Amino acid sequence: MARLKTEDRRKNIIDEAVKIIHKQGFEALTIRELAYRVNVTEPAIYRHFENKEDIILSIMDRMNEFDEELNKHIESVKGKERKIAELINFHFLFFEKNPEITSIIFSEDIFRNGKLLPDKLLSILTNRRGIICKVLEDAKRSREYQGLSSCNLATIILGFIRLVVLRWRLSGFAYSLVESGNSEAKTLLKLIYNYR
Amino acid sequence: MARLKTEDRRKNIIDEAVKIIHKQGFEALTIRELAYRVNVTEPAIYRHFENKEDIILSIMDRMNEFDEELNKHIESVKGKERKIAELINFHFLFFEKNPEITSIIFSEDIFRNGKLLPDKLLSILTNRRGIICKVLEDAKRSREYQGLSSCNLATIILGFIRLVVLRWRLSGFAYSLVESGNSEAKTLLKLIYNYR
DNA sequence: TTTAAGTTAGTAAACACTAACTTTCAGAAT
DNA sequence: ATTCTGAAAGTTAGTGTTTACTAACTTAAA
Repeated sequence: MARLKTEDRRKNIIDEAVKIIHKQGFEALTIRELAYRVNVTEPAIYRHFENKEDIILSIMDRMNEFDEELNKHIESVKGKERKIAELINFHFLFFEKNPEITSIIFSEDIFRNGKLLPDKLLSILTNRRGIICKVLEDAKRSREYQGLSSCNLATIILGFIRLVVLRWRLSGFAYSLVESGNSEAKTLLKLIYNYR
Repeated sequence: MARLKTEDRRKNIIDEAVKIIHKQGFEALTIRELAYRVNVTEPAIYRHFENKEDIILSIMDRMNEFDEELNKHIESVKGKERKIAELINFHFLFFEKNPEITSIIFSEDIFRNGKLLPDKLLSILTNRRGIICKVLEDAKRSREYQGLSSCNLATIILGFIRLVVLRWRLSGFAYSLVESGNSEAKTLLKLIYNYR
C-alpha cells in the first residue's frame, strides 16, 4: 500500500483506532485489528508508536480539541444568559457531529489502563466544569442567582449533558441528539432562569 | 477446598467477579483470575456457568436489587417534597456502601459485549428514571412545578447523581460521597424548590 | 452407590511485541 | 540529468504468554 510519512501515518492510525473503539468497543482495539484497518502489517504500527498505551494516550490528546473549540465558541456568543443555553447546545451539536468522541469520553475502561489515564479524564471533567462555571459566574453578575453555587450548578449541567448523550449512545444513535437534547434542556434552563 | 452446592458457588463466583471488576477493571475479569479468587480450578467455574457471557449476565441480574431497595425506601419516606431529597441521598448512601456496584453501572465496556447488555443498561436507566419521575409527579400535585416536565427533571437529577458518583470513582473513593454529594445536591434542590 | 463438584492436563486461537530483512524515496554527489 | 546512499517505512516469520474452553478422570457426600 501507499507509503506515508510518520506524521501522516500516526494520524491515520489514531483515526482508525478511534473508529474501532466507536464501532466495536475498547476491547476490540488490538494491534492486529488496527493494522488490518490501516492496511499495513502489525510491526508497521510499532514503527510509529512505542506500544499500545502510547496509542491510547495519543487518542486522549485529540480529546483536548473539543475544549478549545468550546471555549472559542462560547466567547463568540453575545449575551451572558444565552451563553448557558448555547453551551448546552454546542455540546449536543459537537457530539452529534463526532459520535466517535463519545465512545472515548464514555469508555471508563480506557481510563483504567495504567495510572495516567484516570487523571486525564478527571482533568478533562474538571476543566470542562471550569469553563461552565466561568460562564455561570458571568451570568450571575447580570442576574440574581446569588443563592446558587456556580460550580455546583456546573455539575448539574454537565451531568445532564452526559446522561442525555449516554442514552443517545445506548440507543445506537437512533435519533437526533440536538433535537431531543435541547428539548430536554428547556426544563433545565427554565429551572435556572426562573430561580428567584 | 470446601465443596459448595451449585447455588452457593454461583453466588460465590458472582461476588468475586464483581470484586475483580471493581478493583482491576472489566478487562481483568478472566476465568483464570476468577478461579484463583474463588479458590477452585478453571474448569470448576464452567461447572456452574455455561460461559463468560453467562457470568456477566448474572452480574447484571444482581443490579436489579438496587432498584427494589430504592423503591421500598422511597415509599417509606413521608412528605412528598422530602422524597426528592431522600431519593438523591439514598443513591449516595447506597453507592458509598456498595462501591463495587458503581464499577458495574459505570463500565460501558461491559455493556458492549453481545447485544443483550446495552439493552439491559438502557432498561436500568429508563426504569430508574421512571421511579424518579413518579416521585416528581406526586410532588407536582402538592406544589406548583406545573411548567416543568417531570421526566426531564428526572433526567437532570439522574445525570447529576451519575456525574457526582463518577467524580468520586475517579478520585479513587477518596472522600465521603454522601457528604460531598448532598452538599452539591443542595443547589439542585434549591433550584427545584424555588421554582415559581 | 449414584451424581454433583471438583481435579489434571490439555486444546487452538489471540494477544502484544520483536528480530531481521526489504523496499521506497528524498537529497547529495557525480 | 543520472546515480548513489542512507534513513525511514514497510515486510516476513516468529517469540512467549494469555485467553476461553474441554475431555477425561477423581473425589466427596446425600
